Amino acid sequence: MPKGSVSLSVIRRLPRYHRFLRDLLAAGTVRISSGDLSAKMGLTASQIRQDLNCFGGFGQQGYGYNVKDLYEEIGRILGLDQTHRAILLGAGNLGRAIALHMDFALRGITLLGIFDSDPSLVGTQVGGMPVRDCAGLADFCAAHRPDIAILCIPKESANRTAAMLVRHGVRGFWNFSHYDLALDYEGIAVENVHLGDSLSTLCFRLKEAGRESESLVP
Amino acid sequence: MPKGSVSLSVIRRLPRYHRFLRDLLAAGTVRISSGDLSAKMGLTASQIRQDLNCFGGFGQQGYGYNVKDLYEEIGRILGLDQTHRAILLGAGNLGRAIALHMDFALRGITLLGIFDSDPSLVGTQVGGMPVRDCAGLADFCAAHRPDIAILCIPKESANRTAAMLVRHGVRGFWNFSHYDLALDYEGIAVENVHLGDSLSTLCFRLKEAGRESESLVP
DNA sequence: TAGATTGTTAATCGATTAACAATC
DNA sequence: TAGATTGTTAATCGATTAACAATC
Repeated sequence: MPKGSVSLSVIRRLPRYHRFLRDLLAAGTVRISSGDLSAKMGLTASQIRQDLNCFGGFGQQGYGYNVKDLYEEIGRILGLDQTHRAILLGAGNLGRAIALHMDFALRGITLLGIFDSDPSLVGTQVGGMPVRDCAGLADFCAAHRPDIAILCIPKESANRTAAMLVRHGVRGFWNFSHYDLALDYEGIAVENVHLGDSLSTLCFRLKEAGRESESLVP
Repeated sequence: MPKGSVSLSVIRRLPRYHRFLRDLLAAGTVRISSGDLSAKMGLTASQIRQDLNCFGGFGQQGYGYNVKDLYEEIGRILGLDQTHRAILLGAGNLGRAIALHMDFALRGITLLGIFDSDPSLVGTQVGGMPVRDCAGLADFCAAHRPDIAILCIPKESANRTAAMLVRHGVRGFWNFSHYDLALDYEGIAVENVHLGDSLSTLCFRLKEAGRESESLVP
């Protein structure tokens, strides 16, 4: 279905389309035009049509797009219909927040296990799942073959742990450690999440917003 | 110092520069060239020089950049030297993770208070700070005048709560609710964090990475 | 059918890269 | 000084927007 290779800019917009379409679907909306959707999302109708047409013609002239069909189509493009097996490393507050509140099922992901090296956390329950000792991680991987690892661990151990997991067949990393996980593995997908960078960006925009309103009201 | 208006693409790279420079500084590195930094960060030397020169010439021909100076300079550009007063709404696992592990001091941010509407959380301690009842939020804002609000609350209440906070002078929102906080306030900075979108992107890239390695090993 | 809206091409705009003279 | 590396301009590349014919 994909016509050649699609730019990262387009890909990064797909989850947002998917989310808005899910809300529309939940609200009972049957059809939507690129114009109406663009107004809701704060972008241009042209961009939406251009983005969607990277993958095929999902709309109908004079009608627009069927919300349910488009939602499912984008889900397939994102690979949310594929099943994945994930492990979570780090059962601190962030790890627990993710284990409890992330909608894994929506993305075909099953959380197989949660690991921590802190003895005071090992054995506790998170969402009905026991926190296991990191010492058993290699054996667990050999037995259950997870393909996604969620890293909520300190930056010091991130690189080493990731390398070990790659050897055990993990091919996708969702990385929350304060470290840009190396791009030097072939065929491995890494999504680095840097909450600190996001907060710094907010500080910048706050400064800019202040500057603007000053010049407006001098 | 900024020469005209700087594009969002550049801004979004600044926190990452800042982070890498902080690591270099911690490692005792005194100077670095755009070439060396670009190799570390996985981008081009041209881009680094171009980005930095949006704000001024911080380097020296034949020498490179002084790590400490550049680090501090970028911190100032990002407005991390300015002081801010923040409140955190939602004391669930995510809220607690942020309260405990986010380096607010690095960005001049003081966390003034934590709020939740769940009676079982109100009165508990998070990092030595009591969780307060949301009922007292308006009064607290009037008394302490926070300028940043961190939203770790359900999507249903995000919009309403944000509107109330804007009336109380909050000008920056770090929003973790599964909702794109409306862009319709003038002079208000919003940073929407969608962890779900990030995970969906990982699923997509995992699919693509699989496709590649299949074609490599047919 | 007439009106609406897509799919798609062409035009514009912006961002990245390359190149090199300036200069430390 | 000679070598290195910046600051900056010009060239390239890619992404967004505009326009409109196709068509439901």
